[in-house]
Amino acid sequence: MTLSEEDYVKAIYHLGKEQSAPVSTNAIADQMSTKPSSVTDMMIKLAEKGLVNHKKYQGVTLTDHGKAIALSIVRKHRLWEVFLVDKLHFSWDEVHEVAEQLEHIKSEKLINHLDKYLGFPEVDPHGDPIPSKKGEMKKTVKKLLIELPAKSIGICVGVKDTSQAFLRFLDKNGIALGDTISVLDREEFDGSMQIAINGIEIHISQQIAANLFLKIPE
Amino acid sequence: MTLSEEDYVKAIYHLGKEQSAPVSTNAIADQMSTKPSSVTDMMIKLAEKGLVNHKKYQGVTLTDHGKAIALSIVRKHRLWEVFLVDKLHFSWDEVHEVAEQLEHIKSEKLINHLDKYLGFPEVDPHGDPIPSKKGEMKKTVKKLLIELPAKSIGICVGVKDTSQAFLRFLDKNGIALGDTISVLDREEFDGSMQIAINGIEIHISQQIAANLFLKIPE
DNA sequence: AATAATTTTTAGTTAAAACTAAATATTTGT
DNA sequence: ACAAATATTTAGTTTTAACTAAAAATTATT
Ligand SMILES: [Mn+2]
Ligand SMILES: [Mn+2]
Ligand SMILES: [Mn+2]
Ligand SMILES: [Mn+2]
Repeated sequence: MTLSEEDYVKAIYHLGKEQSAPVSTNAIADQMSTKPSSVTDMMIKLAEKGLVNHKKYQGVTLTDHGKAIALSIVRKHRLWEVFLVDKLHFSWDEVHEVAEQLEHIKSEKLINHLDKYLGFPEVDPHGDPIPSKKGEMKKTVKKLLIELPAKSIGICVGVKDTSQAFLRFLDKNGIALGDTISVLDREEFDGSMQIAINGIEIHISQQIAANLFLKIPE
Repeated sequence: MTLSEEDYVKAIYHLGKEQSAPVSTNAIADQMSTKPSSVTDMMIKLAEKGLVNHKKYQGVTLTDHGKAIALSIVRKHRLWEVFLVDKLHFSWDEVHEVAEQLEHIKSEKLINHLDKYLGFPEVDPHGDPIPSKKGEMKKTVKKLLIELPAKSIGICVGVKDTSQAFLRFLDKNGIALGDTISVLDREEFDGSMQIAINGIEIHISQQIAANLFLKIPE
């Protein structure tokens, strides 16, 4: 597997897990910041290698083999993110670019020792679950803050948008994973909300509420 | 800088530090397991980039810029080796292949945080000095065991051969960096020696003695 | 000094991964 | 249902980093 092939397989995995439909050529091109014609070339190659199912003009889906590879890359990406934050004291908005490189290092032993060294973490710094050696992953039952009615309460467990801009906004406003958030009031007109976070009241826009995942207690 | 360019620059650095003469095309091809014609192509490219001085048929030397890049790669390689041994409990004969990949990760912040996290080590697991951020490196005054006369004493500080075979031999015979070695007797006929290592007497062949570096106390 | 051996470079190919422009298929709107 | 818009593929080109085979330069040997 080349670095480029790995990035394509990972992109298809991330795009595909949202819907059940096949992933379109243009969607992949967007995600990878490349041209659709380059994507078609790569899809033909990945199909020949048995990593994707490709029907002309119908998009692609990952084969079981392709999905296993995608999960192993996601595993490596997220474990390295934990390393960068927990051990090297990077902030959560700085880790993505470096993990994007580290995820391609080839060594079974390295990644399994790293996993142990980090204490077998279950989620990365953005609250995303880390696949096991065998590709199993805990499905977290989480909801976007914007979907919650007034008076509800939850624990912040992840972010949808992982851009530096958003993560820094959260840091600035004292919102971190693990914090308890309660919805005090919803403004249906613009989707904004009044919330309490660790006891402090703040007002947040729809944009923010649409990108914060909460775990809701039973 | 591409991964391939970095590996070439590093190879030229390692080949060049032994002698004062320029490094030959064939020597580079050997080191890189590639063909001389491929080396010539790359040397022309590196010369255009200002990393090497290249006179046709006369070999190459690194420019100051090229040397600085080589040292930064060596720094990364050796720091990652320390990480693998100290933190992930790899043995010193397993780290090279993985460090060969990790040395190409691009992030100033990553390598400087790693340096701090490891406690600013001065040598790697094979006793080789780690260049500073600015490319400065402690020159260790070390001698090969084979050069020492009978009755002399020294501390094992490095290995010349870093092959798995040799490193495992040392492990098996209880020879590690930091150990005190005294030469009890030399057999000039075959170059073998009787030595005491941490009090225990053993007999070693010329091959072994020619690949162990010792620091000699004043 | 001339020839032989070795080293290095040049010329021409190949494969991976990107691109542009053009052709073809699918989807959408009337 | 048909034309227009959009999505996808094909064809042909570029760049990087290899390769082989042949030519040229250097070094060694007689
Ligand atoms: Mn990547
Ligand atoms: Mn993440
Ligand atoms: Mn390398
Ligand atoms: Mn080393």
